[in-house]
Amino acid sequence: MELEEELKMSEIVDAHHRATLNVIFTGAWMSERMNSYLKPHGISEQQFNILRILRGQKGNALNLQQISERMVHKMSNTTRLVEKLRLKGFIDRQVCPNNRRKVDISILPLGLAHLEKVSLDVDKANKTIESHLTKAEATSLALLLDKIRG
Amino acid sequence: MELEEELKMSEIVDAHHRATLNVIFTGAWMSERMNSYLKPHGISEQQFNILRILRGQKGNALNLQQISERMVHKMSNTTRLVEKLRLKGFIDRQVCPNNRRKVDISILPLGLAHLEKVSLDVDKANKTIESHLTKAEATSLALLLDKIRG
DNA sequence: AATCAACACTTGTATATACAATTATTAACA
DNA sequence: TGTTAATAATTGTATATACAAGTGTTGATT
Repeated sequence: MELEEELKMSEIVDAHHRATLNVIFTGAWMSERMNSYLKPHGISEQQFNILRILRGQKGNALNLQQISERMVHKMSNTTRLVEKLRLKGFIDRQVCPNNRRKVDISILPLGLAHLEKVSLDVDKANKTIESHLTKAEATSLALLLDKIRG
Repeated sequence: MELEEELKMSEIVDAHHRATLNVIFTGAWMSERMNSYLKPHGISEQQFNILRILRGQKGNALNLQQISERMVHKMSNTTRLVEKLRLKGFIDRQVCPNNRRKVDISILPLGLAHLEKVSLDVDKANKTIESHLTKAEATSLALLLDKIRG
């Protein structure tokens, strides 16, 4: 649906301004969808994100700073998000022996299993959304988004 | 910058998945930029959004529900956001005399003046960002985003 | 007219982000 | 070696979203 219609906008805006608003709006729209699919599984989008980041390390640990760098919201509080995942038994948290300022985080089998279960639903949801774009369009969209960030 | 590089991603994802992640990431990136430009002016992105929505009504009032419908986050708490704007003297809040369940909100001269002052900075920021895309690219991006929402 | 449902908004709670201040540990170096 | 600076994480506070429950008002039905 057109952005103007969706937000009942009355003011006319130029192409660049429209793109900016649309990026913000569609990002939030997508994020809300993602969260709604994750909610029944008891984790938030950012917690899911952390689990995915850790899985990508194939068993190796990452410290909090390295996790933060890989997240959508760099300023979010990784300490507290990680603590929630730890309480659920999804990750392990060990003070780094070489440098006791650092904390090594790694995903546990329970976390991997949960991630796999959740991913099934998320993938299903993504497929529905993405059926609106051809592969070429998806590629083109990603390119334009990379470009807008400079 | 490429998304993979920006998030230090190691896993390879398909074009559709990449587009989805990129929409969420770039939306958050843009939103954070917007907020950083607004912060010195003492308002948040969503408060700014409400002021713009009200200005678009050219003097007419909107009730809370109508404002909510026009916002990026429909489930956000418009009552509390509006109250903050009222405390700053930017908007007027009147219980609707025809239907006392409704509350009419309209922008005050102080709000209009503030919006104008803030807009100068926001526009400047937008111009910098948007200089990365041609007008045709911006149009194409907005179209793809409309399409992804179905 | 009295009752009940729908409506519009408000309030409470959990979660999350942004940012600043603080703590603990390590590195630098005079 | 002792002091200071830098680093990594934690904690505190303000703000915002999501969602559910609650309040007051109006409309509908009998």
